[in-house]
Amino acid sequence: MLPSVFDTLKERGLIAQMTHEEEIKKLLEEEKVTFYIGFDPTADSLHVGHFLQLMVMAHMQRAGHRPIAILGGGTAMIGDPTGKTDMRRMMTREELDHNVACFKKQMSRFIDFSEGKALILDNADWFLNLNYMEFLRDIAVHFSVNRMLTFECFKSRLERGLSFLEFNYMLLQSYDFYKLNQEYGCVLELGGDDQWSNIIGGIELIRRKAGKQAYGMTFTLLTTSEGKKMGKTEKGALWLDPEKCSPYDFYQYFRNVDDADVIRCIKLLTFVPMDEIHRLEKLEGQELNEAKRILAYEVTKLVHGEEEAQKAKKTAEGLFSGGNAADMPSTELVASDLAEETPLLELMLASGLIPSKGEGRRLITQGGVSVNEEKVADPNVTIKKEKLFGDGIIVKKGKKVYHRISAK
RNA sequence: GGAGGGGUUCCCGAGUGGCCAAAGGGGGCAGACUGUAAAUCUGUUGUCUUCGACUUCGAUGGUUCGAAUCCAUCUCCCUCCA
Repeated sequence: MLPSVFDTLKERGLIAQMTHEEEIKKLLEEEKVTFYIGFDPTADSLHVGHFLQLMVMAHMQRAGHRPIAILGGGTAMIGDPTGKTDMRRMMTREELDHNVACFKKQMSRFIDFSEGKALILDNADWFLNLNYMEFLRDIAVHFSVNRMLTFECFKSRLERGLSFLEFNYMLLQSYDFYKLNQEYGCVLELGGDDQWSNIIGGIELIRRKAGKQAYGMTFTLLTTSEGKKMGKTEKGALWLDPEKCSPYDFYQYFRNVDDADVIRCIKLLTFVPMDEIHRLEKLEGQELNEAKRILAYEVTKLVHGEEEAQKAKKTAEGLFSGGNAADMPSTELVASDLAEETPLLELMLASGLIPSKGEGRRLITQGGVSVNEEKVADPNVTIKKEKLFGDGIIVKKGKKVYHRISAK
């Protein structure tokens, strides 16, 4: 008998709502189900939010179900108005194609797309050549504007303004589901909890047009205990692309989550078995750091691979226990470009530790900068060129940001 | 197309001729306290060669000794009418 993925998802707190609890449970336990999740390629890398969705997909695939990942190359041309207060910037076809390619590459890391196991499709394939008249007659007839206006996702926008363009998003997503239902026998749509109304739209469309029953299930959004979206960093989102967010930074992000969020994150973002989680759940106070280490390591391992996770872990341990580690964020400057003595501020600026010298000055004045574990008091200190050769110097900003600066 | 309202620093939002690099809040960053947590308190938050200088208040031009503030044109957004 297959392990019940339904129970797994539930136990881990991934599920938020579903359309037919009993039927879905039964379906998942008895049949090989084809299901889908949509991703709008609005950036050139996936972020943790997507990762959560991929986890659900992975859980499902492990249990023998067949995932379809829909890349919204077509729908993203419209932009989902859900949860947005303003209209999204319109993206060009080229941007979207590029993003779709990036998404595909990253996803194949988590989901096995070998034949028959999973599919990855771009809805641009059917949307770009859609005939407006036909669409209106075949699909749009089934939607009631009166009903749509009552949906929560549009309510907030009614006050601020909602364009007809965006109003159509729901129809398009519904059409996706219908299309997949017809052509691939897809009977279940999953998505973040904010997708609820869009999913319902698809289910109704399938019922009306094909007379078939389809199901929907949403899962928890990745939020902090305070309800704020997680995965925000000063650079925007917490990207999965190592170029946009280094494995070390990625590791540190999770190493530093709030106490209140650790267990939740482990459940949602790792495959750590429930027994282990129950043990970690009992930890209190300082002991919770163990849970954080596990969380950070496991998530990093899933996203960047075991080797990178090890490296990130070792670096972090080295830095926070001894103040030294071979592998930390670093910048190497070209020696010939440097004078005999270079102001520390210049070096910090070059390494990206500070965005401006004013910021650096303030940091130093407030006692927030150390060089080789020695606090810097004077904003105008200079560093001799020879100190930068070999291992260079370790600049510490605040309590947690380490950066090696060297010259060659 | 007509009538009105509006675009202020990361965000929200005050500011209607000099006291404005611009109140207040949020967020960010740092310090203290800690557990690489939270809460709290404190400082800080345009750039630079930090004495001081320079650039910012949708864009461009103008009035003025002096403009975020007044005028003109343009542009974008919102509301109401068609």
